[in-house]
Amino acid sequence: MTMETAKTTPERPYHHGDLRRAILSAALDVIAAEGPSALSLRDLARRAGVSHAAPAHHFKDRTGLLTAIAAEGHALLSAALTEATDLRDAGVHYVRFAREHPAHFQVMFTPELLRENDLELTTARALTADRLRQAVSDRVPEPGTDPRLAGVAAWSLAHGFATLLLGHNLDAAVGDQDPEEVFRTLTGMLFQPPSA
Amino acid sequence: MTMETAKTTPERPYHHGDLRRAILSAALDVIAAEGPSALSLRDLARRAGVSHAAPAHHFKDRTGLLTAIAAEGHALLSAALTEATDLRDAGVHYVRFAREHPAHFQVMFTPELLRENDLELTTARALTADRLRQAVSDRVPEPGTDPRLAGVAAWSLAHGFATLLLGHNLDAAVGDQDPEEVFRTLTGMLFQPPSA
DNA sequence: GCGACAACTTGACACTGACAAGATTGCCCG
DNA sequence: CGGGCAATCTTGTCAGTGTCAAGTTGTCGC
Repeated sequence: MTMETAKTTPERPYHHGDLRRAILSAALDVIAAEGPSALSLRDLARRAGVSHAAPAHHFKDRTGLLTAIAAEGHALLSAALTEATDLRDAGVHYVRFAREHPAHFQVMFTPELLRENDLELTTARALTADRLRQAVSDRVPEPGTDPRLAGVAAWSLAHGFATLLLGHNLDAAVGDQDPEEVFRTLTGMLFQPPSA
Repeated sequence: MTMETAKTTPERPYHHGDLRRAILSAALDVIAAEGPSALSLRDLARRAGVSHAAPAHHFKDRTGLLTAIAAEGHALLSAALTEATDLRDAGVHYVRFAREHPAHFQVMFTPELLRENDLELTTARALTADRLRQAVSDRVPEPGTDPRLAGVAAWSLAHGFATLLLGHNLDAAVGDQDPEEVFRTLTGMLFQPPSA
């Protein structure tokens, strides 16, 4: 009795509701606001209204939680890349993903925080790599360019832009323009120079 | 008595020797190996053979220590960029800096870990920005290209390449080649296309 | 030599991640 | 329908951490 469980959502597998999801999204909030180092399992438990050891049951570890976030991020990113029409558009989607899911993005590319041998993570990561390769190979190759190297170039450009953007290092340069639009013109400048 | 202080180095201001430097370099080791989140002030104190609160006297905070590292990193980077002969060479120096000082690099671009209003940091950071702008402006501009945008492009490319490299995301693509050489050919591919 | 100051120590407190052991709940199978 | 059973969650505990406050020691100028 006295269980005012307020089951507004129809889906509610067991005791608490979807605790795993609740902790995940609370974690994403914290990371987006204050970075992964500010993440505390006990704080997440408090926010979800459960005891301090509850999160461990779903994620085992702090590392486990972060690994789950990274895997989810790769799933989201690979899905986004699938929608790209060409290489430049893939870059735009990459930047958009970083802006819409900054916490995922940051965790995905901070290997010290992750369980590198995690199965879910490695498969999700492989899928992303596949989508990237595909986006590069779809592009009509200029004669004499190594496609692998072109892939590294494109990835570096998009990743660097996204990273600097999230770190507020481009605030002055971008101003009030749409970052995606800036990136688009930027790729146009590099990949199809005025002389062509 | 019983003070076997082993003063091999002539410079040794006071009690311990250069404790500040000792803690800094120990911190750099830890960060390079296991990332900033694995950093523990007490562990650093242990390594230096001092009590657990000693580091606080030199850096006040964990944040203070990381801020000092970031400032030092910017000093090193701006010095490296000063030696660059042209824009491409600046990129090469940028990548080299990231490889030779991975701990500095990582901390410099993780704003959540830093005291953003620190004077030493902001001035050091401004110097780096200056060097970057200078490297861009030294380049002969193609007609009709916004120099600011070109700067963002160049920085994004170098930063993305360096970041992905440190995160071991380019291991397969680079193989046993020299990363700096890969970066050089990569910039050649983008900034002066075969059609020119 | 003495006073003041910087460098360091000692002690304490609240917080954290992790582990172990117990309690509770929903579910499945008979 | 009911009894076990496994998944979910709680409680208790431990070592380790950052940070603050107060004391101690060495050093240098006067």
